[in-house]
Amino acid sequence: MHGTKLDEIDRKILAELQADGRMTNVELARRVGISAPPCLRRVRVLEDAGYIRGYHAEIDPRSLGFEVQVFAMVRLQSQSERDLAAFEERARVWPLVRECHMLNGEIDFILKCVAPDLTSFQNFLTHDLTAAPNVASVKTSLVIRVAKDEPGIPFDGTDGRPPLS
Amino acid sequence: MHGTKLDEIDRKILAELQADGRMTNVELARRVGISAPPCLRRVRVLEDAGYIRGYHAEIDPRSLGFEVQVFAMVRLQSQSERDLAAFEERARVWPLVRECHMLNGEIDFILKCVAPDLTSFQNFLTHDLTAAPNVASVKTSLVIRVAKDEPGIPFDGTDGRPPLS
DNA sequence: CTATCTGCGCAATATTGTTTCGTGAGGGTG
DNA sequence: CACCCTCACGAAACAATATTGCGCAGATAG
Repeated sequence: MHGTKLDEIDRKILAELQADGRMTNVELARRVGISAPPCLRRVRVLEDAGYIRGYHAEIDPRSLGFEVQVFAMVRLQSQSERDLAAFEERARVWPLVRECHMLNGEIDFILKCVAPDLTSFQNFLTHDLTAAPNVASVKTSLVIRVAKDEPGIPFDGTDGRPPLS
Repeated sequence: MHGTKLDEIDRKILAELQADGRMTNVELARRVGISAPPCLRRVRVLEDAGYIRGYHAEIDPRSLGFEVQVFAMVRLQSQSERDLAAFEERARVWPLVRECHMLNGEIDFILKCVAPDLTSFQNFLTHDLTAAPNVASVKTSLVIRVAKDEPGIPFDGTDGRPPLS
């Protein structure tokens, strides 16, 4: 997956596609300064090599009735690999849980959740999350507002310096 | 933006595009059960109405040399709107900060950060984040591994019940 | 019953994606 | 220095898709 190194053009391609994943190949080629065929070839290579994991439409949660976003900090009673994996498997299945990250430190997992309203989240919290086996404690924090939401990589590496890969 | 209600086909379109944002329109039309032209028209409406905020390639951070993901829990000294906004503006500019959510409770902000390695994150942490005005305390947690990472909306609403919008 | 509105599907055209092929620029070797 | 090998690019041809315009059917109201 790291067999082929990336040149400047490849990085530009990734940056452009991260910003606009539906850009046409001709437009992409124009922006990165090469013609369409080699540009498409590079994109295919980047996809096959795993640099590009997929393409997704960004949906506005609120417009679809999901007014509530919550971060849930979860501590478990046992941190054995078996129990960690069991909790992760549960998290994967819960629809309201969109992200599940295992952390170091006091907190074992942080979950990003969405819900139509507070009531349905509370139901999930009490009936599913805190009731799950091995869960020691859950601290939740409502998202008041989102100041920045740009998952991915800083290509404008003003500080996040360009990689060595 | 909520003027037009969504029918079952619209929701299917959103679900499909969230799963694969580069699906061709004919494929999308086939999956949702209508012909291509009206399908494309619906997509345009959904885009213009703000249901679809954009399309993005999902880039693998590690393949580009960003080996470290960190959640930073930030508390401020002052929670006046002026000071909150000032901090948010800073967070928007820091390249390593990919998400910045304002929370209720003890923690004022949670930041999702990426970095090439621990050293560069520590530099950011000590030189930028904790050194920023009005920052009272910062607790950081390294991401050990990611069990689920599907930002967006649960369309398989097994529990996150279909919306009312 | 008729008029109107809305959304679909069909067909034609413009645009784009994809493959094929020939060329030229490095890089290593005799 | 000449040779060859590899690799990536670009031009052209072809296939697929996106996009537009038009006619038609079902729903609703008058």
